[in-house]
Amino acid sequence: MSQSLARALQILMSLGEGDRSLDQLATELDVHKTTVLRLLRTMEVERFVRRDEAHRYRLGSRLFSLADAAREQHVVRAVAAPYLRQLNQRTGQTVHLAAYENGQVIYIDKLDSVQSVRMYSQIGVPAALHCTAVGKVLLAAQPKRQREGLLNTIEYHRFTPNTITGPDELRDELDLVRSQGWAHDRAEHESFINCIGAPITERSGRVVGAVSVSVPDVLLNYEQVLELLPDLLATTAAIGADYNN
Amino acid sequence: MSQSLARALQILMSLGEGDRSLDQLATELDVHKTTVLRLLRTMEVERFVRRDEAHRYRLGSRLFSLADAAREQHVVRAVAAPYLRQLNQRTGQTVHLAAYENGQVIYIDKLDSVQSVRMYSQIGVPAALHCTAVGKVLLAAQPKRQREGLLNTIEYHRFTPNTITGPDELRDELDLVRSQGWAHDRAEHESFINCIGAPITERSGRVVGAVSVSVPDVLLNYEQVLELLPDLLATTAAIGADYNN
DNA sequence: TGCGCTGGTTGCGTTCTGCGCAACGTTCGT
DNA sequence: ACGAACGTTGCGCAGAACGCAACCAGCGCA
Repeated sequence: MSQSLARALQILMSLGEGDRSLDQLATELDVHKTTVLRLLRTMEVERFVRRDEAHRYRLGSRLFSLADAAREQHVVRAVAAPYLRQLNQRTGQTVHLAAYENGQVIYIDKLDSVQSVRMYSQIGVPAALHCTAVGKVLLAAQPKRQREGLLNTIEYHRFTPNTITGPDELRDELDLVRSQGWAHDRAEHESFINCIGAPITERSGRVVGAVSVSVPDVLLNYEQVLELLPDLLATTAAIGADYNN
Repeated sequence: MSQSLARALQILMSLGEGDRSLDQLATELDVHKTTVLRLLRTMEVERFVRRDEAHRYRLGSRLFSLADAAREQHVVRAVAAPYLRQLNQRTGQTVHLAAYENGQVIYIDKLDSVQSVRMYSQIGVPAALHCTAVGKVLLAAQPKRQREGLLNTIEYHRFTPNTITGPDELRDELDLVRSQGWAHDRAEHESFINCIGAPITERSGRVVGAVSVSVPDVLLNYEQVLELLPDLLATTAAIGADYNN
C-alpha cells in the first residue's frame, strides 16, 4: 500500500538476516541505491538501523525497546508465564505458547525440554496452521468466515507422511478440535515428535492463545503423551481464569 | 528524508508506549487518518503491527525476531556477556554494557545488583553523554571532529548538583578520561549513585563498547567504589582480548 | 605515484505515489 | 430504532519519492 514504507520494512527484514552494504540492499530490493540510502537515513535518525564505520548497515537499538514493549503488550504472555513454567517443570517437556495474529499463528513464548532435546522453533516466527497443535487450536477458534478464508489460502506443505494436505481434511479435523477442546499433532510437522495443544479461553469465551506440549517419541509414545492432557487442560484453564484480573 | 517512512516509524514508537486507536494515532501525528491507516496496513502485512478485534493497534511479532537479530549483531554483547556475569557476581553491583551508535550511547546489556536496589535504566535506551561513566568513556573515544560536534549539540541537562553543564568543562573531563583510561560519575546523573566506567578496546585500538559499575552510596562510598576499578579494568581488558576470536 | 575500480553521496527533473477530502459502512450505546 | 463515533473506500491533485547522472572518497595494484 505504501511503497516506500514497504521497501523500508523489507530492508529491516533483510538486515535481520545479517549486516548488508548499500548496494547489496539495492540489488536485493531491485531499486536504485539512492532510494535505499534515503530510507536507511530516515531509519538511522530514529535508531532503527545503524551504520558502522565500514558503511555496513545493521539493525539499530530502537528495536530492543520496541521488542520489550511488544512483549509486554501481549497480555497473555505475562499471565501465562508462571503457569507455563510449572507445566514445563512437571512434565519436563517442551512447552509452547502461541497467539493468533493477522491470519497467522505466532510463537510468543517457549520453554525448552529439560532433556537436551531442543526443538527447532523460535519466538516470533509463524507456526504452520495445518500441522501443529497450536495452529489447529487457534484456527479452530476463529470465526467461521475467517476460518474458511484461511482454509483455502493455506499452503498445505507436506512435512511428513502424516501431514494433512487439503482443506476438507483439515476442516473435519478442526471440527473435532472444537468439540473435544484440544488438538494433537501426531508427527505431522516433524517426524518422531508428537504434540498436544489446548486453547486459553478467557471469561467471555474469547480464545486469547494456545499452549502446547511437544515430546519426541524416543521419550514417550503417543499414548503416553495423552496422559499429559489433563495437566495441559488444567494449565490452560488456570491461565484463562487468571486472565481478567 | 522519507516522509511516509518517518511517520511510520513515529507510529511504531508511539505504539511502543501502549496500544492506540486509529484516530488517536492520527491526532498524535497530526495527519489524516487515511494516511495512518495506509501505513498501518502496510506494516500489518509484515507483522510489524497487529490489530486486535476491537481495532486497537499494537506492536506486532516481527519485532521479536528482529530484536533477537539486532542483539546478535552486536558482537560486543555476545563476547562480553560471560565476563560481565562474572564481574557482576564478584562485585555484587549493577553492571552496564553500552555502545556508541550514531551520535548516541545506548545501553545494550545490564546486570542487576544482587541487592534488590534496582536502577532505572533500560536496554535500548540512550544514556546521557555528559553525566554517565559510559557516556564519557565512549564520547572520549570518538574522533575529534565528531566529539567536538557532539560537545556542542548535547543538551546539558542538570540532573544533580554535580552534573557537568557545559562543553568546556566536559572537554576537560574527556581529556582526563582519555589519559587515565576510565571515567567516573560521582552522583552526576542520580544523586547517591556513583559509577566507574572503562572502554573495551579491541586489538586494533578501536573502542567497541564500554562497561560500567554503579553503586548506591548507601552500600559503598566513592573511595570504596574506586577499589573495584582494577576488577573493572581487568574485565574490559579481557573482553577486548577475546574480541577478535 | 598515478590509475582504475568499487561503493557511497549529491542535485535535480519527472512521475508516480502517497496525501487528504468527502462520502460511505459498521458497530456501538442508549 | 436512532444517532454518534470510528473505521473504511474511491478519487483527483500535489508534492514526495524515484532514478539518473555526475561527483567523491578510499583502496588495491601496477
